[in-house]
Amino acid sequence: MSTPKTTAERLVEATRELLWERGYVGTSPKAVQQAAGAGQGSMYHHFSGKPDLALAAIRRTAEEMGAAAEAVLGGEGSAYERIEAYLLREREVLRGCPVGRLTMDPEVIAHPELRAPVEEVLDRLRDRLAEVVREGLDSGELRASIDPVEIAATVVATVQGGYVLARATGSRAPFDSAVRGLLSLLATP
Amino acid sequence: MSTPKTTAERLVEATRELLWERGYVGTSPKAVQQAAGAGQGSMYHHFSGKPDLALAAIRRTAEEMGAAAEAVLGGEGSAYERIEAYLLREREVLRGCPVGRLTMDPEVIAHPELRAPVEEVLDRLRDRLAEVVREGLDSGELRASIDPVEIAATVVATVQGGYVLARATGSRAPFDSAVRGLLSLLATP
DNA sequence: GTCTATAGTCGGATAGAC
DNA sequence: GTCTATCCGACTATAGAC
Repeated sequence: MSTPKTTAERLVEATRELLWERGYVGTSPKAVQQAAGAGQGSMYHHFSGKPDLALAAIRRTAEEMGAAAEAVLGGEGSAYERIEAYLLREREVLRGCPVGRLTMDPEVIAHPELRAPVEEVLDRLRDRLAEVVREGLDSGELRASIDPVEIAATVVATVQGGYVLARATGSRAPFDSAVRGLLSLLATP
Repeated sequence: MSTPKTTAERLVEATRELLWERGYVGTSPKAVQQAAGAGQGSMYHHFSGKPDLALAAIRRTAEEMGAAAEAVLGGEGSAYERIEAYLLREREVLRGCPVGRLTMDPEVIAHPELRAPVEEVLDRLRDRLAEVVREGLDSGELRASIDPVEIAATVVATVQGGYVLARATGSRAPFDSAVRGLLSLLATP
């Protein structure tokens, strides 16, 4: 039932994988072409160049991340349960975050068009988490001494930093530790 | 009173700066030479190549980070105060963490010698923070429902993830939010 | 120790044929 | 749309003179 993928599709998917693994600086058009099984001419027919290709890839990756987060945060359960579900959601921890990773790339940060999707999706995620925390505050589920905006930032930062620790050690253990530590702090009444 | 810097010194310092800004993949020997004011021959006289140079730079950067952390965590004050001091310590937030940044570099992760200093310093930092949390538990300063190892991971992850958020938005605000959020969770009795 | 010369490969793209 | 040819600079060295 799946439509056979177009060349443009394959190029974007290949770019997404390579950006995730090697970043913008470490990803060459030639590597993308090989991974996608497309020739030079083909690539430059569909995209104006590396930045154009990267933009399409980054946009799609950001979109997917936003949708995955919303699926959990907009789901069933109490505020705490939804935050917990977000934190415990399945992740390929050792590969790092395909979006967060881009923030360490100097070229992405230097070019506003490339950075925009990254900034937007992370901002939206924090906003959405702050809403959920606010709900928890209103219902008395979370203690009143915390600030929704701050806690939202702490939650996202814990996840992003968890990736860093996991990759440093080559094991997902510190990611899981960091998340459990945060949950224990949030759970305390 | 400062000894004039040797060429080898200048090469290592230049490499440290470039690794911080552009990562291993994005840093070329030529760029290092220019930043250090050294010629090709000179660089290859002192170092066997890019990996050798990077190793020296990474080791020194990790060492400095370890020392800076210990200065704060081994200082005066209660357990909470020292954790707070660690979290609030001055940082060039928008530049990211010179050590954590390396975990997103595929070449660093792929080469055990390059990854080792990164892993070691982050492991030691977590161990040291866990000790401090344990002290706070023993003294009753922190609540008994938390696990020192987990909280240590949460603290380091919050910092590392804070850098990601700050770079994504181009502002240190989310870093500060994340840290304050974590402190508010830790402070609650 | 430092310099210049040389070399092979890759990066990022353009041109034009099919 | 896709292919091949071509281009020029950058990357990562090695060689040998000074």
